[in-house]
Amino acid sequence: MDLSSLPGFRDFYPEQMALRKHIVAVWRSVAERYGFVEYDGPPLEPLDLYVRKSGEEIVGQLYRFTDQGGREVALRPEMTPSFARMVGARAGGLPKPIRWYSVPQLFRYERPQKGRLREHFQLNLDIVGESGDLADSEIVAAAIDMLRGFGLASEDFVARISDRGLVGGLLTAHGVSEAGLGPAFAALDKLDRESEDWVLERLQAAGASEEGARRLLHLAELELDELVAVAGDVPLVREAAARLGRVIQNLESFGLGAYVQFDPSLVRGLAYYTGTVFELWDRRGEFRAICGGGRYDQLLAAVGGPDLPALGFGMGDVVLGELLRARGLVPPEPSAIDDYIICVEPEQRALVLRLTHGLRDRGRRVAYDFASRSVGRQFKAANQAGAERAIVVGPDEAATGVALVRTMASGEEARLSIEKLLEA
RNA sequence: GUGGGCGUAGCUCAGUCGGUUAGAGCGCCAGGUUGUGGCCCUGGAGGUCGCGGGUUCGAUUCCCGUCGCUCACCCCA
Repeated sequence: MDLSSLPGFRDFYPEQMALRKHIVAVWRSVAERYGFVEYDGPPLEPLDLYVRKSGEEIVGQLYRFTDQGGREVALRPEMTPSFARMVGARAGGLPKPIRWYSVPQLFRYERPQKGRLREHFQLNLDIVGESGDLADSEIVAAAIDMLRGFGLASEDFVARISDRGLVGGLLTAHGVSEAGLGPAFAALDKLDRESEDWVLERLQAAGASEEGARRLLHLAELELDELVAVAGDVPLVREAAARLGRVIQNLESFGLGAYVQFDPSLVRGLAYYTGTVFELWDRRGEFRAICGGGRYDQLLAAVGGPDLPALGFGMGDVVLGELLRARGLVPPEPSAIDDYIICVEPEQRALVLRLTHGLRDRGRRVAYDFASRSVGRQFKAANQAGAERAIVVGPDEAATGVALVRTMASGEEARLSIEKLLEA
């Protein structure tokens, strides 16, 4: 029988667990600095919760099964439906805007590859009930500050930002039909992966003329002000551009301008975004997107939640972990103990246990040798455990009540009363 | 779901043009005596050579299958 872990699932040995704890700790710290509160939902949900939102074709990518009660269930592949339900149940009574975050473990049934497993932890941070542009900048700023919290700077990553309304307005102005908007967004999203001809073809299939499609590709390379100069006579474009301009201006006021870059070719593949969209990318381009999000004003109502504007982002631990590793930003593993008590002879065992437990009661992390090995071996064990101090208890110490305390890093030794050690 | 690469010790790998008991470094454990770690020396444990089948006197080595890992595609919540 094969008892190894399932494909795409990870064993977290202490070394990996330390990195995971670090990542989650930074996420929580920054989220709470922004005034967000943490929530969580069930990892297992009714299958329908996801089918209703995304359609039947998504079912193949779900971890799903029938439980012993005959219920069709799925391991959660994303947090938004659960979030919508929870917010919906209490939205009426909550002061707006709602600022909630979560760090769920999510699952998908897909072939694992770089930066993509069948299981991962993903920070979800959302604001509900606010349609103003300050909420958009708040969300993007939080995402940027997450990466800053890991020690990454503006030369390491960039926040590419755009607006669905802006791009949608341009597409419409160039002949793309209402129904063609989704496919056209998806085509633009692939500009960096597919050939220009491929994208041109798709844009024309969505309703644009050949000339219109070419013009759109050209527009996708412009700066925001250039774009307004060229296409500002389209009301939708003018409004969305002005709003996006304010969002970017807010980020500059935060002092985060160096991290932000307008990118009209960024649209994100997902159909439900309605306004601001953004992604965080490694500047060297070695990894897939580190984080993505945006405004989804109609989604909550569409999945059975409240009819409230909302926006947020997700950031997974896999790509982020790879990036931190590659940049040498994984903090060293902290030592597990403070004091190692060395027992010289079996006669001192009881005193060693009393000292050990007394120090533990005071909050010290304490270990000692289970076997009666030589003092040299015990020092070696203290060293391996990364102990700050080794405390020797032998016949002399037992007789005088004064222990020998050796500071491992420096080798300095001092004699301290055992009673004193247990007080302080 | 499709295609490429790779599976030898806990880790990183060597090796075998088919041939006795499959190796190294690191790590781990134990010694280097009677109360002092890091360095050093000595010794030890640890491998169904991913698994199954085939060819052969003989397979870790060659062939087929399979599973796993990995990278890319598809897709991306």
